[in-house]
Amino acid sequence: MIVTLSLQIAKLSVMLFTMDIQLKINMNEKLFLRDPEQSELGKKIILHSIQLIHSNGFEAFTFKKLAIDIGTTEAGIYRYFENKHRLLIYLTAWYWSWLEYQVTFQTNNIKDPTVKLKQVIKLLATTVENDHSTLYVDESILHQIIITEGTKAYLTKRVSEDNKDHLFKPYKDLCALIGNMILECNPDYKYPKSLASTIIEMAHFQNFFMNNLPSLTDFGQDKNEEEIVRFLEDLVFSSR
Amino acid sequence: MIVTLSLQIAKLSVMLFTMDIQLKINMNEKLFLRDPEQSELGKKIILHSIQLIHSNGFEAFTFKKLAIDIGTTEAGIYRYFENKHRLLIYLTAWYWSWLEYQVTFQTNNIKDPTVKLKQVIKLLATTVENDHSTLYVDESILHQIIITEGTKAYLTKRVSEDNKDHLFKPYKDLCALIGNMILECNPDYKYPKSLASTIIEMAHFQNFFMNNLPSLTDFGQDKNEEEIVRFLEDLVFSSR
DNA sequence: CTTGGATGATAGTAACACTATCTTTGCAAA
DNA sequence: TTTGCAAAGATAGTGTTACTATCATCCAAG
Repeated sequence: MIVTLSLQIAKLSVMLFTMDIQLKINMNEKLFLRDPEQSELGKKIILHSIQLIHSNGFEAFTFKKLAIDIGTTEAGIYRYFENKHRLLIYLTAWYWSWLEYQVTFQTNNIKDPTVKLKQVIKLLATTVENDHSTLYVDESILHQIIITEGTKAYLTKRVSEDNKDHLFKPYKDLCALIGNMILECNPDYKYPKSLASTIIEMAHFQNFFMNNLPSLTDFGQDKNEEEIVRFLEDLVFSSR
Repeated sequence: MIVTLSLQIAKLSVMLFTMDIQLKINMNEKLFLRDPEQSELGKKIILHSIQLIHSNGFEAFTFKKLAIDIGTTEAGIYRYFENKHRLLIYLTAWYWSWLEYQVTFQTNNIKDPTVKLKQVIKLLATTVENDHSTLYVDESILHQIIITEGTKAYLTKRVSEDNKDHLFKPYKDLCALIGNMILECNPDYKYPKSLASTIIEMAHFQNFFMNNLPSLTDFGQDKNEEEIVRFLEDLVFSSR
């Protein structure tokens, strides 16, 4: 039996099976030339690209290396994605959609807006546990990629065109969702969206700094993500 | 008459002439193969690379294009910089050193730590006026570059090696300086360095979002940098 | 049985990221 | 004045990247 649930949150549907729940994220069709979720090769491209971008870094990652890794040819990859930047946007869009689902799911039924927002901060700043509901995506490695490479998806000359094609919609949706939660905590606060984008980006940047440029942070040698959570909570709550 | 002043802030010296003041920023020698400030060609490389990175974006910027623009050859550029990423690190390091000087200069003699910190936020978030004391660098275009490309200097696989060579020292120095100013405002605050890196990055990100992905911010159509200043002030002061 | 869409195999091109070498120029010490 | 030497110019070449094109194969639906 397959039931498709329509959630409030945009573009997400969940397929429920008797024994096993699988998450299906509907992606904007402009992100790819051929839908990678519709074939084995496509799924391999996603799986292996996450691993290769993580191990090589985005700059040194090439479609040639990906093709060899998968056991196909460059031309085969190009049938799915226009270029590696589009693939990066695809991966980030997938991640933000998945995270929006996590946020919605994990804050469901929490009445107290403060508790809710704290839960969101925890989700943003803490390493994700791989939930196995998405079979061909490794969320914890993807999380690492988003920390290091995520901003490169939009920090380009093409950002306005890409935005017109709604490629950043999942990111903007998540930001709007969190912005509204901030407003629930304090309806008079004047910068909910800017604060939302700030905590989203800083959850990642402070993590990167902690692990690579630690003198830019106040988090000790233990490299504890809990400290990032406390910093962000302080940032959000001691004012509002 | 030439007088060389040694300032507290590291690696900065100011040469004072009778009629004319020139700023000379001492750069880490690992940033280049041959010091671009010591020759006409080197200065042209800096000047034209700022313009070309701004007009093409860093990804589409190449040494070939730069060479043609200047009227020299690719090989000529490679005598000064190992590759375009090193050149980017050079430009960002120069910018952060220059900004640290600005911060030190513009907050000098301000006693009230709150007024001081507000002045810093203004400097971080407001378009710089070209002060002409640095003849071959256009600070306002460089500021635009740092907004869009600045994080790419350190968001790489090589970040730890580059950090060992102290390539990010100017950024870390600025962050430490601002962190100390935050502590002056509230000696008990637990995250001065993280808050400092947050306002530095957010001064740029909110500017980028305002101009390119405005729904991630609360700043209207007028695209006023003053609103970013107010957001950052609120972030820093309503808590501390 | 055939037909079309996905894939595989192979080739090719322009640009990019360098490295090498040889010549010329300009200036400065001997 | 000559010699020397470093910076810059000129040219060439190599391996890789980022694609595009073409043709053969395979497999499943009609």
